[in-house]
Amino acid sequence: MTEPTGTLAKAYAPAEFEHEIYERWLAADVFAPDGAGSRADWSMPSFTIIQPPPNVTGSLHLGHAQRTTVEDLMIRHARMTGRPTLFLPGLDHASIAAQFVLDKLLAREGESRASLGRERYLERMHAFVAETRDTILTQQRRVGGSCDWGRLRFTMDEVSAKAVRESFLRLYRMDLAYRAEALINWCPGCRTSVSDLEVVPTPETGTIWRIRYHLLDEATGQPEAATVTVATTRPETLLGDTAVAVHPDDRRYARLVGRRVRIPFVDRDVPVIADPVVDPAFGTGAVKITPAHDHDDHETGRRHGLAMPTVLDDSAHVANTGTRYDGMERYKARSAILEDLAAAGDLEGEQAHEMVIGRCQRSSDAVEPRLKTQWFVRTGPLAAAALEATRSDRTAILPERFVKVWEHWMTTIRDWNVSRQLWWGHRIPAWYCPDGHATVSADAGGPDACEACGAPAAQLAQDPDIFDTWFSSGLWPFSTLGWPDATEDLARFYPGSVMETAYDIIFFWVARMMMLGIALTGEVPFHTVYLSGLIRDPYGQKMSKTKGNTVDPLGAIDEHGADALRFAVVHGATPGLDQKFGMAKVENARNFANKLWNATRFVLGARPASIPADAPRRAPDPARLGPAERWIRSRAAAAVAAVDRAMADYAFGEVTRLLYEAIWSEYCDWGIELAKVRLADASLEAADREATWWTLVEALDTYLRLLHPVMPFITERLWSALPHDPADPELLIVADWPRAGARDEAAEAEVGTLVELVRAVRNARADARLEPSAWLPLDVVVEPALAASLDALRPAVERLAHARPLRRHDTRDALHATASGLAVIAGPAEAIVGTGAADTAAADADRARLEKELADAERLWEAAGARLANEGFLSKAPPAIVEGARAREAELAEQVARLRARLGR
RNA sequence: GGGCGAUUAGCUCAGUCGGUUAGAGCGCACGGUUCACAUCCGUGAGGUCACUGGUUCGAGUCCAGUAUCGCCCA
Repeated sequence: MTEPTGTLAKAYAPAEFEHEIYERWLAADVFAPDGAGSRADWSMPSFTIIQPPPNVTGSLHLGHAQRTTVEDLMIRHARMTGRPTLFLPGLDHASIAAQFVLDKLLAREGESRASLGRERYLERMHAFVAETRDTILTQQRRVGGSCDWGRLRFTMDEVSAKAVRESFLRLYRMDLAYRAEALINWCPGCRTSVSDLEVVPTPETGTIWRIRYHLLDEATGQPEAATVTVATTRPETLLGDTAVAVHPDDRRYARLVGRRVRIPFVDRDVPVIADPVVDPAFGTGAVKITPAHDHDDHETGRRHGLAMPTVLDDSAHVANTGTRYDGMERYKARSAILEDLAAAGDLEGEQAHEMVIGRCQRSSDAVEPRLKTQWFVRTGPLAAAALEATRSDRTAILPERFVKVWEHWMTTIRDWNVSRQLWWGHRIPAWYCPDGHATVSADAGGPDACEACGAPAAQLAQDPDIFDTWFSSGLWPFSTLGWPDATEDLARFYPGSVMETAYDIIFFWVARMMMLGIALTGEVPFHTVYLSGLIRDPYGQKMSKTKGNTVDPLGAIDEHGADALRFAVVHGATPGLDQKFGMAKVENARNFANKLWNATRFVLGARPASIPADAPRRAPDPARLGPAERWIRSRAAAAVAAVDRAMADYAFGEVTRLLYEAIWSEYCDWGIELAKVRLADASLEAADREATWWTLVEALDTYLRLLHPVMPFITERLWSALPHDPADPELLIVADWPRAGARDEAAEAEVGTLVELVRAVRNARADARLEPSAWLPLDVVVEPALAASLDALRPAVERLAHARPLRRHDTRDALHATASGLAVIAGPAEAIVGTGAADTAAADADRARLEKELADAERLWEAAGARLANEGFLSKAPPAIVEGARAREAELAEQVARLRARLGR
């Protein structure tokens, strides 16, 4: 579908066409690999990206925009190469985050989770999510994500729910899931357990209190006056103490080990034990042991067979101690206990102490270690398999340095606590009979009877807990494709190709997907993990709404277009490294888009009259190509090869830099400018002008294809206005990726020299402050090999150098005999800009410039000479390098000689 | 405490396998309404490649150490 030139507005205005282009893609059904408009070649290997699903209640931030762009550019590239390409979008229910959002909303209405109850709360959540879910999907469309919307998945879909139940049953049967009482991280604010990863160690200044525990008389069992002073940062937990511990080598306490002490308030008698875990340098060297409320103490308690009374409830209030502190919040209880200890004379003192407190990533509450019966996934065998997969290179992690991080984490991983005491999520498919036997079932309705004792379904109660969100995320690479059913999609698109995500969630996403993928499907879930960096504000700060330093992607799109935003986020990105981001980058990208827009307008408008507007595209006639046309084609071929290489290396920033340079600095600055003259030259045969035009069209077509993955909208729009080959599809998105043509070294060298000559002339004119608009004669002598090119491009060189007439001489003597003025030396070309002898100011400036050039050339010449004088260089450097150095030296010698001659030396 | 990364022009960043004169954008200075583009064009200034040492014929690039900043883990 070729559109007439006139439909291209004078200035690039993305808002006017981006939406329409997206609609056109949707209508053509080109996103789905098996869509009506797909041109996938099913004999080729498929390319799959399952998008890491964003939070269903969230909205687009710059990080999303960048990730979607990177994923989409890989997808678009793969699609253009003809591979069956699947970009599967999704949404994550994000249980804890979503509950956080909804709870706030409810609070404003005077409601709460508790006031609604589970059923009504979940109804409300479903309604809420139905409202928010389209926000981020629509936003991703605006960024240009070419996702297969027909395959959109939500982690709370039945398809996903089934995968969750089935996977858990299988893990349970494989003894990879188990239920146990263990110390877990409990967030009193969120009222749920959280995983180790969600606990943020936070350095804080706390207090060490020294508390006296009275020793018991060994004979009577009654407290005596003698005490042992324990040091603690958490006095309130003494209600749950079941021992005092000292280091076995600590002489100060050796005689006390084996004695008993009385815990105040609860009047519990506990032993003094020796355990090497105690740090004699901490406080007094004696510590209290609270096995149910501290990780280290818990380990100690297990080693010594201590009782483990729980003294804090779900909301971190003291409970079940039978003391007056029951019902007090933990910090209130702390104050009360300290007061009472002081009153009894048992508080010896306190000191400030720098410590690390684990805080909930979500609510910032201090996380409370608690004993709880929960479900766990046994990570040992899973992690071993995941490690093996990366070590054997079945899955590559990019950039490679993250492999080390990955290995460290995978080798130190602890069992994964998957129970969450939340409501929004997948309910754990375990049912308990009155005797406490657990039955796991993949049947949504639950088991018919208890597996262990046969208790009927009616007597079974389902576990009230739900799964950690990351459990369903871990299944995402295959649950989205229909697993556990053996679907066609699973066969065609699993394992996936690339998992793209920011490096900060390598453990959340990647690790869980790898572990569960391998365990449940027997295959790695993807072959490559590509880790992006984070986007920061222009000062390197993390962007956050509270800081007010966010860049709103939609605002940027409104202002400058989705293509500009895409280009900007890719342009500044190096894999795995953070980038500072400011709107200036988007503006620059928009300027680039505007440049491309106008270049296309020019090309379309420069169509020779002999070519009909609706002519199908054809290759330029090789017999009619001049040096400029050959140069344009060769440079386009070079760009294809370079972009291919960068794409293969996942160097997407490099792709944008290459194209920026190729399109702006080569094609526009020189290609089009050189072509202009020939296109306007009425003295040429029509066939020559046609060949030039077809050359411009061909190169532009190539650049649009290469740029499409990064800037899909503008390239699609412009491409639709170009003449098409009848073999091409209607839409660029499904057009063929270019193949690198042959380079034309001669043309590149010849035109390269002429470009240098033009630059040198401009430089000389500017330095001499000549009237810019004046047309001055230019006398040139070039080496013989260049003569034909110069003759062919004479009018173009005249125009670009703004010098006329251009006279070519055969020898330097002839040049100097005829001309006088500014001296110009550009590689194998030498020229004089005719200013006339009268302009002394110009002559002075010219002399100064030549002196500087000579000084530079002499310095380089000397360096080149010294290099060649080095015996080691000649004997050890590769011959090609030595050869190059010789040529370089000769060139510099020639240049120095010319400059000296011009300066009369 | 362990690990990783960064340090290149005023700012933001590239720099491939070690190999010719270290590049770009923005900013800056000067000049420009030549019929694609002022969201533009031309010219220019601006660098001890953090520091020290080493390997090498040759180091921004490789190695060791140091400094500063940042991140991850414990």
